[in-house]
Amino acid sequence: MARPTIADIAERAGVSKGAVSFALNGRPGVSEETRRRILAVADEMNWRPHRAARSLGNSRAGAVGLILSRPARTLGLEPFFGQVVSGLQAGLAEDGTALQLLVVEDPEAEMAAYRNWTAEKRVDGFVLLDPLIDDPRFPALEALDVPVMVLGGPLPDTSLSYSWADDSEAMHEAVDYLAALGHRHVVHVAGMPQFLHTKRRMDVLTEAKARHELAEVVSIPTDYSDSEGAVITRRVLSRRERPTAIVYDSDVMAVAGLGVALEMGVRVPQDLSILSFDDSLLARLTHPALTALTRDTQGWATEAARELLRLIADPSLTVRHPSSTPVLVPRESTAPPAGH
Amino acid sequence: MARPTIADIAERAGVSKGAVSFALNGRPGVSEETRRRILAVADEMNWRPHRAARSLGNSRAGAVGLILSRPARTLGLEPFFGQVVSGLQAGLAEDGTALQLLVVEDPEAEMAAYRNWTAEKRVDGFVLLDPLIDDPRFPALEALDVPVMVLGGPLPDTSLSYSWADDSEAMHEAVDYLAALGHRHVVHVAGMPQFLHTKRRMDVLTEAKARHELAEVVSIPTDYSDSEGAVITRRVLSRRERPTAIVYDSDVMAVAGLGVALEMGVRVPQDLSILSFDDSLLARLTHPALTALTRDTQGWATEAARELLRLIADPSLTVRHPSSTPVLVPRESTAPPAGH
DNA sequence: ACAACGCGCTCCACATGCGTC
DNA sequence: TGACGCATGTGGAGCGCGTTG
Repeated sequence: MARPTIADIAERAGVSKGAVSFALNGRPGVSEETRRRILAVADEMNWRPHRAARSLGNSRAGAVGLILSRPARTLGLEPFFGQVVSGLQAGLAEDGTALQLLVVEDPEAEMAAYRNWTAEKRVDGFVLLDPLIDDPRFPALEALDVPVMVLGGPLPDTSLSYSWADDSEAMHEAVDYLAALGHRHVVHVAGMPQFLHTKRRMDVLTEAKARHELAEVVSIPTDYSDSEGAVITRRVLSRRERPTAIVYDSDVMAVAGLGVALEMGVRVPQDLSILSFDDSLLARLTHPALTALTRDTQGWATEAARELLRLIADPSLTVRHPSSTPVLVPRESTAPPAGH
Repeated sequence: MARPTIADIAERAGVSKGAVSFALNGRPGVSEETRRRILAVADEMNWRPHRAARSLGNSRAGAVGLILSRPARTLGLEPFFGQVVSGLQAGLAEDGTALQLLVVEDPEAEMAAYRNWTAEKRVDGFVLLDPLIDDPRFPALEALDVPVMVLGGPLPDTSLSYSWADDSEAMHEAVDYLAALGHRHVVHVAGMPQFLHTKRRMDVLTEAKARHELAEVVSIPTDYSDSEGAVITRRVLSRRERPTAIVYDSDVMAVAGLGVALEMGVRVPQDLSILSFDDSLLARLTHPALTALTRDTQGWATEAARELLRLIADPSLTVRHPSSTPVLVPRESTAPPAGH
């Protein structure tokens, strides 16, 4: 026996298709009694609405897109993605909305996917990750006139909605903490410089130099890979004047850096303090466990998903939503510098 | 101006809707010349098929589902998921098929989602992870009569298709290696006992005991968490007769176990060899780096995705596909036991 | 409460034209 | 001359639902 349709229900309940539709969607137009009868029949026949048919009528796809243009393997490496995906998923599931995932190789393919999925009405909106400085995706998506929620920001000069994490505040907290411990030579192993949040963290750092009268503060951009984290660490620890503290923009790099310190006989935290701007299981599993800035990435994504659903329901909205600021969790990798 | 439809193209090209449909889908029924003209017009008008309309017509959703019933946070922790997701994605993208992801809390919700998504024709098939012993999902999915590809196996007593990794072979390799090094007391910190692959690995181990005349071989089931990995490690290392080697079913547990060894002053690999059945960046970042059984999870998933697409195209098929056997990568965490 | 239509596409039954035996 | 095959295209029913008169 085939999948039941509203026509089947109508026949069985002795009413018209229209009445069934009204009843199933809780719309006026049928009496309470027939509504109940219809619902009973639908339930009995195990009816479920056909997504495509529903979408065709009301032009709601019932799905949102997440398109990532990172090399596919980083998906497995960075815990961040898993957290974002499951967080988004949780927020969307409340509404029965699905998450469509696409991993592409380059930004061009990413842009093409936005255009195609919008034109095909495959999704009702998008979630964007990792906003860039002068991000070309923003004007393109504004032109497409499709609901978008950016995870990150605040974003200047855009009408897109976003949910921003206060990276500046967090970086302040980190630097203040290191300065309070007595550190005056600090290196920041940063992420990709085109990322907006990388820039924001770097800015705080240069500013902090003056404020705390630090002797040295440098930000060194990387591609977030463990190998670059290791290379940079080896380089700065090989200098005559070593930093006494290093701040890493990801826990993967921080762990790699810790490995280099060990390999070079630099004791952590006695000779070198390590602070990770990113927290996950990884930071807790090492010895010493890493002091880190931690935040509820999953909750952040869930909230962003809810906002996106609101946006889809009412496209005239614009959301500028602050998420919770990352919190410093001191563990074993930070201490006052030697002789302090 | 609104989204163009095939009717618009038909009008502009001076042909019928049917001809346009044929031309756009590469079907016979139109001459090469008109086909070209139609394609040119479609391209010029920037036409894209409306997914819902297409689905409604040919009853193909153009998407496959992946439903996970693990606590949401493990998604961010286990690199395995990210690799599977991006791997599947890569295979599906070749066909323009989307991946719909759902994370649920419990097996009941997982089953409900299979039923709903099938009934709603939201997806054309499913990918299943982590097959269990007497898995209740199998008969349910067989009853739903929907294409399914299981990542894991081989599975007895099911008509579902699967792509199996040779866990037995891999475990043999691991144990043979440890035995060859001279280890006679081996502990296996296993995964969840209801998982089919866990059982298979355990079976190999008990069998290996006799074959290699080992003094001790025990498998201890866990929930894959770092904390259980640590607890079990602490326990077995506290015994009078310590094991000289531990095999962990996941790299997260292996790293946690390594931490415990360090904390207890047990030197790795001099006093204790550690072998992880699971490889990822994690296993390489530790000191010492972990000897691990490595495999191309992403490629495995990609191949499985392709098979699933084949299955969807021809539901009469059944696929029993072996994937490549995991390979032992010796790193720094394994060595002959003391006094050998 | 009903009948009928529309959403955009697929697909099938059926013309139409042309050359061939 | 007509009957037939083939290639090319047309028209429209139908997919399952929402919605209007």
